[in-house]
Amino acid sequence: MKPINEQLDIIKRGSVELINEEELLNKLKQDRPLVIKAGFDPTAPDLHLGHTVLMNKLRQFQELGHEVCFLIGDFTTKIGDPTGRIATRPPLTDAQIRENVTTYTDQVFKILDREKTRVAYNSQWLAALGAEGMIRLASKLTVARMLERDDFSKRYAENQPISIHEFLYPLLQGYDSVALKADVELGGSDQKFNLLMGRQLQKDEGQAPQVILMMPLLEGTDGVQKMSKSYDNYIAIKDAPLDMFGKILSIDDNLMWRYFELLSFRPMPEVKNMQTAVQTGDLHPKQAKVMLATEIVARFHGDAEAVKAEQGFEQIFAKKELPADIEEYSVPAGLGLLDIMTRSGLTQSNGEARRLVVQGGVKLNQQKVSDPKMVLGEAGVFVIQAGKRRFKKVVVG
RNA sequence: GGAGGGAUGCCCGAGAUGGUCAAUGGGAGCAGACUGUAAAUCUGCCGGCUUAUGCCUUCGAAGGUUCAAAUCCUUCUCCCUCCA
Repeated sequence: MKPINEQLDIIKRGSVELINEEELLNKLKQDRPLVIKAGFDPTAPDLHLGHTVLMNKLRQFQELGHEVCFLIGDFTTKIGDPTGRIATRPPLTDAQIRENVTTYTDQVFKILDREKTRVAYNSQWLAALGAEGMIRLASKLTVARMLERDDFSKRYAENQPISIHEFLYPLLQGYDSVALKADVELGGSDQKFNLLMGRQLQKDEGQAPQVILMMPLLEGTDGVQKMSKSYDNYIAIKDAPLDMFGKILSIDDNLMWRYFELLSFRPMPEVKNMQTAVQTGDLHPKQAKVMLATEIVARFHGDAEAVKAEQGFEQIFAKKELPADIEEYSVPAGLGLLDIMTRSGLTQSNGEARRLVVQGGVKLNQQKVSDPKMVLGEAGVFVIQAGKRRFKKVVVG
């Protein structure tokens, strides 16, 4: 194992808060693999770059020789984490959860080392808890204390409903730490309340309380709100290389440094140098962003795909050429352009298609279309472009 | 159990003396210009219908009054507050 100081530097890098450093040092001094816990609720099938901030940190722990426990909250998902929520989450069915778990793990191991990762499901112990155990747990916390939570007090003040079962979530998450005998728990900074609960419950059980390491929430592509599927500002791990590349390149310049810090594996001094170079004009911001995008795309899709993505991107947006692969769609001859656009999924309705045409956002074989009543009467292959990035190869005949 | 308040388009939020409401405004989103598919800015769009001084569907749900209802009446559902 690495010297404790070095470990600490790596662990602290990028984090927002550590509770607390002294305890962590003591644990590290024991010179044994620590149990590192990070829980994920399989609420949605797709992971995005926001989730990877935590994964990256887990990966670092793994490389330091600690035991990473990837905890899947298959049980807690049925409650739904109230963190940051302004409304109760809709419950998921067991089937949905199972499906999400599968796709989750597939994606996770693009970052984590499968061999070194322990995957656990909290239904293993939570299901066995029973009503009695649940009541015992619930007695550990007062309503007043629970209402101190920002998200709850806000909802309470705004007359938004809070269901009783939402109170159980932090307790169960805390109990997970007891069950795993976690030494360290990783979480987003919004998870503080839940993470602290683990410490309290562990102390109640006579365990040494876990150390808490909080990572910042990654802003989404809008640069304002946290990356989340519900805000539609996310870059999914499963995004196609070109899409991923494009999304990264379209983020705000200022946001790029944040992404470098949290998503790139480049050493911080190097990143700082780049930032300076951009400020002094020695490095074009786009150039820096391309480096970021290439690194990230390569992580999830491989180097070759990353190179292809960059080339494809330049082709489409810099040179305004057509992308290499365009999805095909067959239609009979004689249909109106608008109709075809909607049928092929380029637009949601004929009205939207019409608007696009009127606003000059539609191209047929690279030629701008101005007549919304245009009809494709003859057989042939046409490339329709809607806006900047939607393409369809339409086979008429 | 009692008393009161509220539910509007993707989100927030006007409208409630019935017609001029597909519904003010903001945000998000989309498109165009400018660029580096960045930001900022400007412009336009932003329920559906082969666009029409037309029709259809929307203002929690179902009925009703009316020539006409998001707006009035009845019942129901859900949420909130206060009292118990």
